[in-house]
Amino acid sequence: MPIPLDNSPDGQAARPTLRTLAEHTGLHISTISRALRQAPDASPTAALVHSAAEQLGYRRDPVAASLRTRRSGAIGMVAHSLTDIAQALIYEQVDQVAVAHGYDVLVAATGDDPRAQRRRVELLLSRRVDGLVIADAHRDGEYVEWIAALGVPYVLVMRSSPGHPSIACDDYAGGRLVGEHLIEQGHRDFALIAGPDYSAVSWDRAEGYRAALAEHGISVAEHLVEAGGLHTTTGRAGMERLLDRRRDFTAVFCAGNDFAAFGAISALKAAGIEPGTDVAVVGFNDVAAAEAMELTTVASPVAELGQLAATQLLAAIDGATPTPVRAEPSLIVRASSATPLYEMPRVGALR
Amino acid sequence: MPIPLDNSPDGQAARPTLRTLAEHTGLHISTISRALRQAPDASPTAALVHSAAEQLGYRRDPVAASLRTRRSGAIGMVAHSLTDIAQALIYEQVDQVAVAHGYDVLVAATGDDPRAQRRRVELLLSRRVDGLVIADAHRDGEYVEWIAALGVPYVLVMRSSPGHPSIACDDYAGGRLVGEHLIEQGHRDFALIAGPDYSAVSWDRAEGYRAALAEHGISVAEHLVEAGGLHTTTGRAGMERLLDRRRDFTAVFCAGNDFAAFGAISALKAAGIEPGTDVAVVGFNDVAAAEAMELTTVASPVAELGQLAATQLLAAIDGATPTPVRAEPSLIVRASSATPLYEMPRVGALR
DNA sequence: TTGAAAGCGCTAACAG
DNA sequence: CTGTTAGCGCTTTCAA
Repeated sequence: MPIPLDNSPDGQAARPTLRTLAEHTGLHISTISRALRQAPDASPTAALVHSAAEQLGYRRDPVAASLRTRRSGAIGMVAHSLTDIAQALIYEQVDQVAVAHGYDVLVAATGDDPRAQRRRVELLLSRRVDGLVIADAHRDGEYVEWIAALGVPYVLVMRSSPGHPSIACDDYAGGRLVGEHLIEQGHRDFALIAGPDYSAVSWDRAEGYRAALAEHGISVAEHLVEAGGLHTTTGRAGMERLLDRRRDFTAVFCAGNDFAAFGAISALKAAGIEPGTDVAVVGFNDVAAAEAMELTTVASPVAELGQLAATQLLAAIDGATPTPVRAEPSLIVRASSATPLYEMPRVGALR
Repeated sequence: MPIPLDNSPDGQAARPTLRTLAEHTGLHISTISRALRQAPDASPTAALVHSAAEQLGYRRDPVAASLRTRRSGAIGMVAHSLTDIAQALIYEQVDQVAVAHGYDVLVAATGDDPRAQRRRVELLLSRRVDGLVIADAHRDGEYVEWIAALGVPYVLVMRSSPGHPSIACDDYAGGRLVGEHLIEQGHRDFALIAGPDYSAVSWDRAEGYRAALAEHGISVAEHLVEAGGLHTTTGRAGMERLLDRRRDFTAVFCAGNDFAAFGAISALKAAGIEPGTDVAVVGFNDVAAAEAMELTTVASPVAELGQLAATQLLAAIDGATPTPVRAEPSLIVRASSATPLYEMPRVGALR
């Protein structure tokens, strides 16, 4: 039994406002506003107002409310790219938690470009977000310091920066796992396809990797380190550059992420080198496609990180102090790092 | 030489408003408002106001403006999941075009759940978006009809629905390409791992596939059709169900997307069947990882679709009528569909 | 409890 | 071209 709505001149059903409710109930607009923020069963008036609201299909206008309250009921997330499935996953988790708490999430992607980062954050701010989830922090503190100076609650996720609250994986430990595993598999000649060097995460992973090797008196030769970014294309290019030189390695760690590893694998295959047989390849993140790819990789609890980040940010908005989280990674061994017949001619011997 | 800002009691620098500018220039607030919407060199006043704005670091408050104008300077996009890299790509392209035109983009993901679809669209609407890019349309018209009835400019992308403006790939043609290719490769026994049946797209691909086979008097046996969704996990499950029965097929088309194909490949490998040697597998979309995976697939110009969708929506907001686009797909042949030695024992013969 | 009134920051008539 | 005025829909003092 819906009560007919007022119609504006052009025939569009006008969205009911507080005023509409006031007219229908005979109460004052401010009374309505108050009643609506109470539980429906808080008082007879509240009950009346809520049922009227329901019948008329009233939905509060968050932008009008936020103009007045200076809060928006929204949180902002800035990612480097949603095309990175790990970041997309984080977003979806953040969104889920936020919605469960009555918040909306606005996302923006920056492509890790410092200018875009600032523009996008300002955009979110101008839309009045109550807090920020930052998934594209850089190693040099500038960006994050700027965020902190804004005076808006924030939390970093996936990437960390010293002195700032962050929910991330213990990447150093992850790198160590990779190094130890490859050593155990019998490898002795290691290459590294590094992530972007603005990313503390990739840096830490590489450090862990190097540390594990160092314990066995092994180091990664300088000419066996190449940048590989975070994408298939950049990973592929990195491996191609590696292959252009002497091919004296039997194992490579793609510290950026699994996509970079996919790219590396693709370059290896193109060069007639069989990943997992001729050269071990290890990635990072354990995205869904890694299984089909038979890629050995380090699993970090990405989804949980996203949930935690949202939870902590919401708490921070309510005045709590975020507590940093360092999650434990685990190694997922698949065919791409199968034990090599070490005595076989090394790839490098070909040249 | 920044003029010192007013400081609010707590020491936070107060954001300058039109009033601040009015005080500094001695002009009236409405004059400021107007001048700001003109080019800086439109008049002496405009120049004055713009430079004052710059010095004070003024940024217009879009939420206040939108309260007044009933436009938000934002467009909304609803995706089924940003975890689907194709949808994420579309989002990034839409965002890029929108930003270039002075618009922001708000995204929301619905998981293809009808209730979530409505909730999320209402959310975007309550944030006052000026138009909608819908990337999660369903085959049954309900959702899209509802959108259309809203009276807000909209355009569908990636998925289409008869009678509504959509920017999509010619999926039927894509399915045909797959069928023709596999026939040429010498296959005669075909399976189908279908996409979700709420997706017109997957449906069309399957139809095209079947049509191509039919021209050679071949049809896909009923027991060789399984649902495979849009994710690695669901694709894998689909293939597992297929393998549980008689294995009398040498080629399978995963109509959902490449991820479903990755899942199928993973299931094949787990069963000791070599994709590309024992069974041809073909996907759809040509995501970046497909190359490393050596997956034969159909490339659709996803990025272009995203750009077009944004362009058309922006035009529609300005009163234009969107013109549907049907982009031509192309087949990317890789190792996963290598010519089989057809006379070899068929997989099905094992049982 | 409820009502009256002011105002968030901006834009859009309408006058001057 | 500029200033006056009103008001978008909501919340929040302050009185009654």
